[in-house]
Amino acid sequence: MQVGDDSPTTPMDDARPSRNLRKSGRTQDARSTSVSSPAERTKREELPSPALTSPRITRKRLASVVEVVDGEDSVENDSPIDAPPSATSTGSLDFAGHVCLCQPEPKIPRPRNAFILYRQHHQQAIIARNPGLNNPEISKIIGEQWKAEIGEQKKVWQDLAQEEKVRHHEQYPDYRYQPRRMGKPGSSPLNPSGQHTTVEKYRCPRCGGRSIKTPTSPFLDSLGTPTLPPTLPPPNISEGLTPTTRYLPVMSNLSLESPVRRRGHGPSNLSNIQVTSAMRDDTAMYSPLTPNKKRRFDYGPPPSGNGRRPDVPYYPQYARRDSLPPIQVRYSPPNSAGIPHPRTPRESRRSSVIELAPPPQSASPKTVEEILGAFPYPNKIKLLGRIIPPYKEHGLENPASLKNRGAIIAVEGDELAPVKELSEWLYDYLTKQKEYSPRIAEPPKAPEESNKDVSFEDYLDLIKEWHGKSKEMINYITTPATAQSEDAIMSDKGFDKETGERKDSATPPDSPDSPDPATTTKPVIILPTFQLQASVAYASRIPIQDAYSATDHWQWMATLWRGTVGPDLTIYVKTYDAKEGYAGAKPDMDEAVRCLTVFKEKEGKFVDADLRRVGFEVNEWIQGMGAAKSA
DNA sequence: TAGAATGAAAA
DNA sequence: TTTTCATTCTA
Repeated sequence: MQVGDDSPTTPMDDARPSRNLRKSGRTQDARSTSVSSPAERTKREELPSPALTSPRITRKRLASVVEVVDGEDSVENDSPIDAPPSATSTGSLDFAGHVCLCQPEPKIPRPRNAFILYRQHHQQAIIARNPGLNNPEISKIIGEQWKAEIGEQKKVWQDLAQEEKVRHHEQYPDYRYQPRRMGKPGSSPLNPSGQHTTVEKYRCPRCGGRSIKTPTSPFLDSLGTPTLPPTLPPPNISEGLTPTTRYLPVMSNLSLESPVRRRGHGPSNLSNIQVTSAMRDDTAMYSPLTPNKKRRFDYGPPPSGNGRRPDVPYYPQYARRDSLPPIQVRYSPPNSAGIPHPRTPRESRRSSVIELAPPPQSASPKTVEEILGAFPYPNKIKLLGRIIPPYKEHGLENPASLKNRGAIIAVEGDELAPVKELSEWLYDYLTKQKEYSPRIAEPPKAPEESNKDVSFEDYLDLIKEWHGKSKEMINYITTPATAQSEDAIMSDKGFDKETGERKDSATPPDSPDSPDPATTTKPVIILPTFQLQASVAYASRIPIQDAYSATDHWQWMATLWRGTVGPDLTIYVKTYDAKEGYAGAKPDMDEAVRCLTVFKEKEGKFVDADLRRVGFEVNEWIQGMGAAKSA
């Protein structure tokens, strides 16, 4: 395949769709579809490639469509000659001038096995510790590490792999692993099912042989019908949308044959179909067509991702431990020192980076609260994450503190009770780990229920208060745990965790294997609700007096937290009604957004396995932070 | 495009 | 049992 050229830095490559295969028609979260897309786009955004972000994306997108088309299938190209390879993996000169409207199916990758997941997960940490190491070396190290891993840990990964397998199977019931045997001609991995080849050469099984002659628009779906209303594409495609966001509508119900991942250019075909941002969905992503594999995201659980079960692509999306994408939220220009500078209502219409507007089909809520409630929480969290990033230590002035750098974990959610419950569970869990000194902190005060009109001053007071607390929190998480004392901000009251153990100040516990206890426990602050809850609560209660939309109103309010420290990780408790279709949804870690979603049925309890998973994820997360830091 | 690890699945 | 491929990305 294209050598060097397609190296990771290639813009084209970066831009490659990372959409999941069968996205079309699937709505993992009815409401989040349009919005969510930006949410995970992060992944790509985070790519350091300036090429990606700089130029007008609108143009870029279009251009890339053309490029792609040109390069491989030329659905749009007039030159029939280069049309073929994609449509059928076999030749297709006969097709001169005709192009099957169906998107060739992308190759369906095998589910990842436990080790691959494990490797993926640890890769960044290893690189952090050993900069410059090449992948084979990394593989060796991780292989060793894997072998050294205790059974219990391995089990976790095996379970994860098993989950992935199941999900894979659910999503691609017809999938069958068909490795290419070297000797056998015709057994192209690109065409596992064998269909779409010779016999079917002229007749695509999907569209019944429909083909057209050099179509003029790329916006066609598998049936040749326009996928986009003429109105959509250009403008909206907004900036945060790398061509990556293209995805292939086709995938839904086809047999998975002939992926056609030809050598040559990576992009290949599937890209000629464009999708409106509203159609995009963020949960899915990964691009099978990528020539050189781009990350598919770490171990990924969420069978149900953020959405309902069946709709979710089986791949979770997130880039492990990568650095976060640059902020692109466009308000608060550099020069606006004081009050943040929200987007104007009008601007928000086309905003792109993080789309907050609720999808059109949502049942037109009325109150600000309802509107905000209708926003997909990942988007809110993502936005908050950009406004209020986690603490980032700069200097190496104090390596010790770096090493001991703890974490701030926000537990957010629709309902307070489960949020508290999970917070306390986490507290217990971390306590038991012996490596942490967790504390449950008092969250930002919610506006008084009784107080009809919450004033803006109230909110500003709160913000001010938290600017102070913010410093204390930073101080807390950067101070070796054993040196901590009962700390001012950490008034655990309210969430009395005192079910017995007063872990902390008496911490210098029996540390069996640690010569220096002070360096072995990491301070962790758990906030049962934090900025998300506070910003939404206040935005809902402070009346909008001007032209701001509810979302802009919230964004503006959220921006006021700027300058305070944000959580390193947000755990979002998604409570659902039994009939909502989330049943069985597993915790979903979205690394790009730094959010772990935990599902809980409204009337039910947290599932033990889910809790374990939360513990595992948090543990991994904190460790990963450390690893990345100490690099 | 090999390579480096482990493991699942197919031949 | 052997082979392929799942991931990652540099040389």
